[in-house]
Amino acid sequence: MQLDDRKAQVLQAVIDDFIFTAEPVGSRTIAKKYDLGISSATIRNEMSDLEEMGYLDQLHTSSGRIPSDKAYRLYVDKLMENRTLKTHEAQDFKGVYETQLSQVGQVIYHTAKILSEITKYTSMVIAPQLNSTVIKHIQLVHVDRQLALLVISTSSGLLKDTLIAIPEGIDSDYLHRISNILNELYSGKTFDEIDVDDLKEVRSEIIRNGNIFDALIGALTENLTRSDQKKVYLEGTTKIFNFPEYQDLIRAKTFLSLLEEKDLLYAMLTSAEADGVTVSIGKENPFEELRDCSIVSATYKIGDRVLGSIGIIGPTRMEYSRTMSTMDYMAKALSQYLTSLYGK
Amino acid sequence: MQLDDRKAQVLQAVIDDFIFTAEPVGSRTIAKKYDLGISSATIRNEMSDLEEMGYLDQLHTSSGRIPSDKAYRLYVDKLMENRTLKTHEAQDFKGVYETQLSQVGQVIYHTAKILSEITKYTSMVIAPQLNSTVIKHIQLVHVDRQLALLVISTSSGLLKDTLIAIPEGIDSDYLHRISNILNELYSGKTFDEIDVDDLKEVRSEIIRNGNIFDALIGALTENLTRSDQKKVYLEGTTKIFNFPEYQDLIRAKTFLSLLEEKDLLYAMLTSAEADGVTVSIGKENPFEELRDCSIVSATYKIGDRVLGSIGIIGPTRMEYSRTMSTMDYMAKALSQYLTSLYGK
DNA sequence: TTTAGCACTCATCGGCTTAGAGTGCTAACA
DNA sequence: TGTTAGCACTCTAAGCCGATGAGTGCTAAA
Repeated sequence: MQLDDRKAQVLQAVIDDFIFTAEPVGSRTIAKKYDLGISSATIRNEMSDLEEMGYLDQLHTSSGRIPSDKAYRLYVDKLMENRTLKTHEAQDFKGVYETQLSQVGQVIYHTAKILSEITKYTSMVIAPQLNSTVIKHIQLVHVDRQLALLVISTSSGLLKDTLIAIPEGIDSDYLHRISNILNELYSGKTFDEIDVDDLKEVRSEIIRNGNIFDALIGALTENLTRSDQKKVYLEGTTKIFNFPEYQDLIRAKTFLSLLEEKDLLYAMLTSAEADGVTVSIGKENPFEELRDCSIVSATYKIGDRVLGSIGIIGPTRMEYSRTMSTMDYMAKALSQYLTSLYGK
Repeated sequence: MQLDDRKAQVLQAVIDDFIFTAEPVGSRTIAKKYDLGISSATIRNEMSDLEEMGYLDQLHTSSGRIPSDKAYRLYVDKLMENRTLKTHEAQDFKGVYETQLSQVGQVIYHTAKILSEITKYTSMVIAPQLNSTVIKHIQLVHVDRQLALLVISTSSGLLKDTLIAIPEGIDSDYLHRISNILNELYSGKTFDEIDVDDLKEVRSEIIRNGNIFDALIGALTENLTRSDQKKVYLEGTTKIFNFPEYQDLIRAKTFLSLLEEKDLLYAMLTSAEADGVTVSIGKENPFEELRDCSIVSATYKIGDRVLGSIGIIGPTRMEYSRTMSTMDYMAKALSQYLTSLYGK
C-alpha cells in the first residue's frame, strides 16, 4: 500500500491531535476538528489502512488510535512544519547568557536550567569533554609547604587542575623542572593520547626527593578518567509528572530511576556525534530502557571543535517541532557563549 | 493524665509496629505480637488514653491508630533502644573511604551515594562551607598569555581557585606584586570578612597595565558568593517510591518537587549547627513543605572546625534508631577522612 | 481494675450495570 | 469506483451495591 497525500494528511492530523490531547484519536474527532473535506467514514477507512501500514496502533477494538514510533519518525522527517522560533520566543532567549558566568560548571548548570524551563521537558547537559582536546601547557605550582597544584591548560582555553601532595622541602625550582619534563612528554598531545607509563620512563629524573612521583601519576590518571567529567547535569526531573502518560506510579518511577543511571544518559548523549539536532524516537533508541521516551539532543562547540552535548528527554508524544527549534537555538547560543569565554 | 509505664510500653509497641508495617495498628495486633501481659481490651483503653494525650491519631472511627509527631519525638528521646552499629554493619562501613578520592567534590558525592545506599533514604550532603574559614595565602599564577589562576588556600587545607582573564603582556613579576597586595589585605581573614571594597582603595597600585582590576574584583566576589558552594548533593531520590505512604502520585510528586528546591534543603541542613546527630520530625520542621517528612542530619568537620552537614530525608515513619546510629558513624568517618586529606 | 462479649462503624473489594466512544461492515449514492 | 450514512457490535470507564472484615467503644461480669 502507498502512503498517498490524503493518508499523509490524515496521519498528520492524528499525530497533531494526539500530541495535543494525549488521548487516542477517533475518526469523528479528525472529521470535526480538521477540515480535510472527507467524512468520518472515509477517515475510518484511511486510518484502518494506516494501521495496517504500521503508522497507527490501537489499544483495543473500540478505542481511537495512537501514532507509532514509525509515524513520529515520518512526522519529524517529512510531515511537521519546520518551525523557526517565533519573534517573542527569540526575544526570550536573547538574555539567556547575559548574566556573568565565568566558571564552566556554572554555564552548564545554567544551560540545563534554562533548557528545561523553556522546553518543559527534563534537560540533560554534559560539560565539555576534554578527551580529544590538545594539551597546551602543564604547570606545577607551589601552593603550600606540602601542596602543589597541577594545572593543565588546553587549546580550547579550558583548564583542568588538581591538588597534589608533595613532600616537604621541595622548592619551586624543582617543581619547575618537573613541569618542563611533563611538558616535553605531553604538551601537544590530546588527553586521550596521554600514556601515564611514559612518566615511568623518566622516573629517575623525578625521584630525587621522596614520593612526588606517585602523587603525579595519581593526579594525571585521575585527570584522564575523572568521573566528574562524565557527569550529566539534569534539571526539571519532575516535569514528567505533568504528562498524562506518566500519571501512573510505575511508569513515573521507571522513568525517574532511569534518570539516575547517569552512565546510560551519558552514553546516550555522546552517541549522537553528528552536528546539528538529533532525534531518537522510542524503539529507535539504542537502550532498551528508553524505548518509550524520545530524546532530542544537539552538540555544542568551542571554536569549531565539538566538545559536548545538550538534550532533553520526554515522552514519545513530544512537541517535536517546538523542541527541535529550541534545541537548535540553545546549542548555538551555548557554543557562541563558550567560544566568547574560552575560544581563542 | 500521666504517661505511666504501661502506657509507654503500649506506645512503643504501636510505634515499632507502625514503623515496620506502615499500617494503622489495632489493639488486637499489639496483644498478639507483643507480650505485654494484658488483653486487647485493656490495650484498647490505653490506646484511647494515648490518643487523648496526643500521642496517637486515628484516621477514622474503625481504623487502627498511628503515632503522631509528638509520639515520634518521645520515641526518639526516650523510648527507643539506642542502637549501636551491629558488628557486621560496622564491617560494611570499614571500607567506605578506602578508595582513593582526592577531590573534595568526589568525596562529597561518594558520601551521598553511600549514605543513601545504607540508610535506604534520600541523602543530602553539602560540600565544606568556607565562609568562616581563614584564608592562609592568595596567589596569582600565570597560566597563559591572557589567563591567570587566582588560588586561595585556607587554613583547613581546602583550596579555591578561579580562572581570570588578564591583559596581554603582564609578566609574572607583576602578578607576584599583586599577589602580595592581596595577601596583605586578606590573608588571616575569613571569607566572610573579606570586603571587596578594600581592593578599591589600593586600586592605583594595581592599575598599571589595563583592566586586571575588574577581573580580580569579579573573581573575588564570585569566590565569596559562589552558588556552587550552596550546592546540595542528592542521592537516592527515587527511594521514596519504596515506601507505602508514597504510593500516591500526588504525594510522590510533592516530595520530589521539594527535593528540587535546593535553597530550602540547604537552609535545612545548615540550620542545625549543633554538634552530633539532629532529628527534625514532621511539624517540628521549620519549613511548611517538610511537615510530613523527617530529617536526620549531622555535621562534619575538618580538624575541629565544623564545615558542613550530611543528612537524609524520609517519611516520619522512619527507622530512627538505625538511621541515627548510621548517621553518627558516617559523619565521624567523613570528618576523619577529610581531616586526613586536608587537615594539618 | 481487667477482660469477654457484642453491637456498631467504616473502608475496601468484587460484581454488576450503564453510558459512551469508537469501530467495522453493509448498502446506498454520486 | 470511491464516498458516505447508518447500524450493530465491542470494549472501557464510571458508578452503584452489598458483603467482608478489621477495629472500636461500651457494658457487664469476673
